[in-house]
Amino acid sequence: MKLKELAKILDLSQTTVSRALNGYPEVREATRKRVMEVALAHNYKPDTRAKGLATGRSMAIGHVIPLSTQHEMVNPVFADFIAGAGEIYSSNGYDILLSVVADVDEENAYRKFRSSRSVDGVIVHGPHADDPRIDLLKSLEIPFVVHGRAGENEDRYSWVDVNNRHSFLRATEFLLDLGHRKIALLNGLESMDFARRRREGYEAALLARDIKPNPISMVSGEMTEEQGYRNAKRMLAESTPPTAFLVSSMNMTIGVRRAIGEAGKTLGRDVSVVIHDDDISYLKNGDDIPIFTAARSPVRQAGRLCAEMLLEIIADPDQSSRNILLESELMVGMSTGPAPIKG
Amino acid sequence: MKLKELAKILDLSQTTVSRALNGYPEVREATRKRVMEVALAHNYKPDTRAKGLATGRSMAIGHVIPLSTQHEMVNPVFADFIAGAGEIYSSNGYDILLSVVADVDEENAYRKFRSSRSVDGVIVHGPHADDPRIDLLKSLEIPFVVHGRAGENEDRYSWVDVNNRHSFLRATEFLLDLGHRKIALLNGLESMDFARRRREGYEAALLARDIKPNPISMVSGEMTEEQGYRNAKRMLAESTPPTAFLVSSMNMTIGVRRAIGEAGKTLGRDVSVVIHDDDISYLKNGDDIPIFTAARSPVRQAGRLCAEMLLEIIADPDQSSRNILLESELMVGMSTGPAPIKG
DNA sequence: CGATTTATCCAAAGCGCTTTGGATGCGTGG
DNA sequence: CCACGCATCCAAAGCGCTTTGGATAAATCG
Repeated sequence: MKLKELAKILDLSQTTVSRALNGYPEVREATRKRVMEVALAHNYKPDTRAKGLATGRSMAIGHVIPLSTQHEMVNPVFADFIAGAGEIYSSNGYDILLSVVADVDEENAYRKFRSSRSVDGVIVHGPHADDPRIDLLKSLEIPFVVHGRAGENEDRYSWVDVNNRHSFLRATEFLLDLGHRKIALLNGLESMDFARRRREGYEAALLARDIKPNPISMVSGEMTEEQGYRNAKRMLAESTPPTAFLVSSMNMTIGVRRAIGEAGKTLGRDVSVVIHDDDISYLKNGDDIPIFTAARSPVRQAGRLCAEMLLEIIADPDQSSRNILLESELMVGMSTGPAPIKG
Repeated sequence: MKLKELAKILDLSQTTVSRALNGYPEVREATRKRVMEVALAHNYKPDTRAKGLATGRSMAIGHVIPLSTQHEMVNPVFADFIAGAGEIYSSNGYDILLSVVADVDEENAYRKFRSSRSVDGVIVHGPHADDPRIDLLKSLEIPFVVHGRAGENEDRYSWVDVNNRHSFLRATEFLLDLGHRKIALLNGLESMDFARRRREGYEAALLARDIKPNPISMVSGEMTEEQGYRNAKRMLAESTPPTAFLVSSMNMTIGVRRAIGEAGKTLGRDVSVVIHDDDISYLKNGDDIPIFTAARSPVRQAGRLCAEMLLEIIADPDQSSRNILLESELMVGMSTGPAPIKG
């Protein structure tokens, strides 16, 4: 069913039918009603491409998934973020255009979005410190929102981020208040903006209590179960092992728990663990009471906020850059307790 | 840069430029070369929508993500599947069009794909037994490939699936050979096709050794850490607890490990565990030697195969339905050992 | 009551591409 | 030498929609 046929059935011009369907005022209410009904009855949906061609909008948002050739890991928060953003998109008639590319080709993907005019805006995932994508997108004049921040100059672009610094500062203070003095940090890659901020929060909390951060107790790397296991195992084998761990992801934490178990120690008694929990749907931190004490920040909600912000920017591209800083919620679970008294 | 401008620069007609770029023979090689170079220099990329309108193809594959309103979990294998499929898509010039919808609206999403002509084909995820989407897509005449199977009538449509029945049959035999007699099954929702097949394999292996499957040792439900934990905990508390678990997902398995640890038992000695491992990038089953003995079947590879098959079907829609049945690989890890001698 | 609005509708011109149906000039076999 | 095939290129007609610039009749105004 195409517009022309529909117009013929209704004995109206394409113009009028189009206007009726798109809510323009130059059409009688009775006519509009009739058009709507017949359109529904024939399951008429405008051809996306033709509509896009005529309006200049594609009604699609671009998301780029870079595939690292080395560690070839897909960002685990991606699915939930997309789910959140997708809710907003679909209720506004937008779709998601996914481009899976080798990480070295990521910039090309944005250029292609631009020159082939296939999206109305993009979301930038996993920003690094001083991420080059931001300048690129600005020069391409594609509306965009960053999930996270990219180093300084935060007012030059729009973003939605968690207050990672404060989140880890508070988590560290929580452990300090419990009497822990040797607190290990298992963090993400230092090149990632969020990891740097988390470390700063952690260090600031320690320094405020006159504790010098110990490089041996700080690791940054890929956030996998394996990495969590290895690093925790190594640290627990030290002569004076940490009594607490601050862990940047649920994934890593699972490895930490494995290491603690193998070391014959009990989680929450011998060793305390506080984690950053992105609240991913398939790796819940317990159903009712949290297994791990966690600084929780739902990534799905972040997806919604990013999507809303982006759609507003697309609707009015001239507004100045906007941003939202979310605070994580500290949820006390069963993985933390007072520092053990030294034997 | 649009075709018209490019043609003007080259002092050629749009026709010739278009033909040169699309590899048609009616253009001199020297001319083609010149066109290519100038196009590259000006970073010309055809407008997706205009090209789609003119050719009738959208160069996009539709994937629908249903969001269950109840348990609101995103399919954890989705990200890796997409990554695999995306590799194939992008090397063939295709993009992914993602539609995130409430699960009750899923059929509508396909209808919209059809009537708005926004995709050239779709992949069906997570098929149930007798999934209604298959008849729908057939009636809509959208090329599609199913990741998995939907009950019987397997030759009526194209699919890529793992031999779940054989996989679980073999895994069960493996445990039986180790002397285990009470083997629990922690499975996915029975409404899912894969879960039904796995159970059948498990039961067949038991029956072949004259062991009657015990309903108390069989659970089907959501495959979350929490479910794995709860069910394993409950079973381990029975008077004659199972000595082995057969678990349908890595997620659940993490919960099972937690339960085993809390019960004061040792994995691989007191309790054996064999899992189905989709080989998801962010939940690796150990780096070198597997933590869990597993029937392994890389979902990313399945994504690649589905994508290749779909693109072939799109290129030649008249061919009969095709299918690929993958065998999982049994990888013996540290989570299995001989059945403990009864005290 | 004639002149203006106002409400309602339409024909036709794009949007940027592909593709059909010629043109044009050249080499060639009879 | 001429008709014919071949290689190379072009003008123009779509693809299915939106939108501009009227047209027409009814309603309003002075």
